[in-house]
Amino acid sequence: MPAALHSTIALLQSSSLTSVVQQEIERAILAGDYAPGSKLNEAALAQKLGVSRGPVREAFRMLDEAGLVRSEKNRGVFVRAIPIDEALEIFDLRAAMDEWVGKRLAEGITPEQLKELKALLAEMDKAVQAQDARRYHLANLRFHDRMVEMVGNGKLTDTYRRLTRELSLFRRQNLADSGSMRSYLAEHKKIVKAIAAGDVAGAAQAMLEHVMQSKQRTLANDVRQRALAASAAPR
Amino acid sequence: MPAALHSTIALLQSSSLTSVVQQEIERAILAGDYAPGSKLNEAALAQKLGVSRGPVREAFRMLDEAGLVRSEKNRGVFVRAIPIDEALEIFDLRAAMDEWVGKRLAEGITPEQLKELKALLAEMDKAVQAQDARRYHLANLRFHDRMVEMVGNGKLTDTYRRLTRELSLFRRQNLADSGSMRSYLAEHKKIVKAIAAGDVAGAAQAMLEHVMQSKQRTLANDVRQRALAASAAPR
DNA sequence: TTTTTGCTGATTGTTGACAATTGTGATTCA
DNA sequence: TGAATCACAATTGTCAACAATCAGCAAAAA
Repeated sequence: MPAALHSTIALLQSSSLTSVVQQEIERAILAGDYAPGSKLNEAALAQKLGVSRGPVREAFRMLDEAGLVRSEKNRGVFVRAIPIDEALEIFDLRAAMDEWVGKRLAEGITPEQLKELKALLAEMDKAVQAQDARRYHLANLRFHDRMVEMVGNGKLTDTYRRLTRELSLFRRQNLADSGSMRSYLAEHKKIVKAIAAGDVAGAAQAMLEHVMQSKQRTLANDVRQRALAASAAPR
Repeated sequence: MPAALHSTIALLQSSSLTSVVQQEIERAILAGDYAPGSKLNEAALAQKLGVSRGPVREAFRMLDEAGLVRSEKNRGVFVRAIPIDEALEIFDLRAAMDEWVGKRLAEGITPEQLKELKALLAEMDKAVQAQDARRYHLANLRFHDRMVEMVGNGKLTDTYRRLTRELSLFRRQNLADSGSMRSYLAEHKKIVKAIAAGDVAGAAQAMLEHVMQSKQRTLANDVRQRALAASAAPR
């Protein structure tokens, strides 16, 4: 059987309208098409996607449970806006997980996996040299996601991704400037180095510091943006 | 305004049929009314709850996303059966979280919180002496849940509870026998002692060991039950 | 002017009906 | 006998209509 046909069949079998709608809305939200806090209109979305309101409502329930939207009875659903407090909580939780990831990888990473991480390092290096923040951002996400995956614990992977998705709803993280990119890259290299050396404590420590660094930068950024907004629109 | 009226209004405002149905099905699943793997019939459930199929379907989507049921297109939804591998994964992930919880509590638990944990220890002690496994089980759940809550990280609490809920779908964990209860209790006391002493490393270690102990017992139990089932129903 | 009351359009909540798919058992054919 | 095929009942997927609720605005009252 041709692979294309096989995948087509699999697609048709798995995809109800609800799941397609759910994926599309999720994509749109994560792409920033709908700003955090904005309202999602059932009928309008249904019409736009060419389906009735039923599947849209079911998709809304899934997205609600996933934490991407919040639903108010008789008022509608809104794209969730993650407040700074919650974002910081997520960073702390991720730090605990990443610390564990560092330990586990330092204990038993395979040569192939190590090679892959180094390739991702190289990709980030190129992005930094090209001053391409977008490219760096994507490679960075891949880097962390792959490390988590490499631990081989599916529940960890699910949980981590869930948190990452939610965090991406925290006001459009401005992409890192050139300086940040460089320091992050150095931290990444330190992580991989410790893992490669089998330095369990060192890898854990490097991971922890890296996440905490991100947290601090996010916080500082938020304070700065708040101040900016306050001065731009004084009451 | 009377408090009773106020809460009634709040209830009516928050509870759509979907959310009521969702909570009821979740309750029933966790209570074991529907065995893992069993099929949930949309129409039957709707009739039983006195609503139409719409809200039931929406509740299904929520429960699916929460990991309590799995949904197969055109075939229906089934109560999720957590395989042993996944249960073990959850234990590992929880271990990493609990380790963190131990650290954080050892760093900054308040006297009131410590008192509360000791009260829960006393309750478990009583349950052990009364040989009341059910009572012990409940106190045990409360003990761990409260410790997680005390860290003060809402995302951690959500994530932890989510994992605990899923784990409760792993074939009806036979309640601990008297021997297990005693050793668990000793471990709990060790945890609280380290936390009270502000021994960060010790609390983390005690938490880790405790979860790993639970994991090992669960695994051993599973192997035993499998062997039993295999001998009882040879092909 | 300020507040309150009563409409009105828009939107969500819920339902019942219809279409599509699956599983099952009878039936046919090799 | 056994495998393949075909109808039929049961169940899920989807839709459109109806009911309930809400937000905004205009008119009336204070």
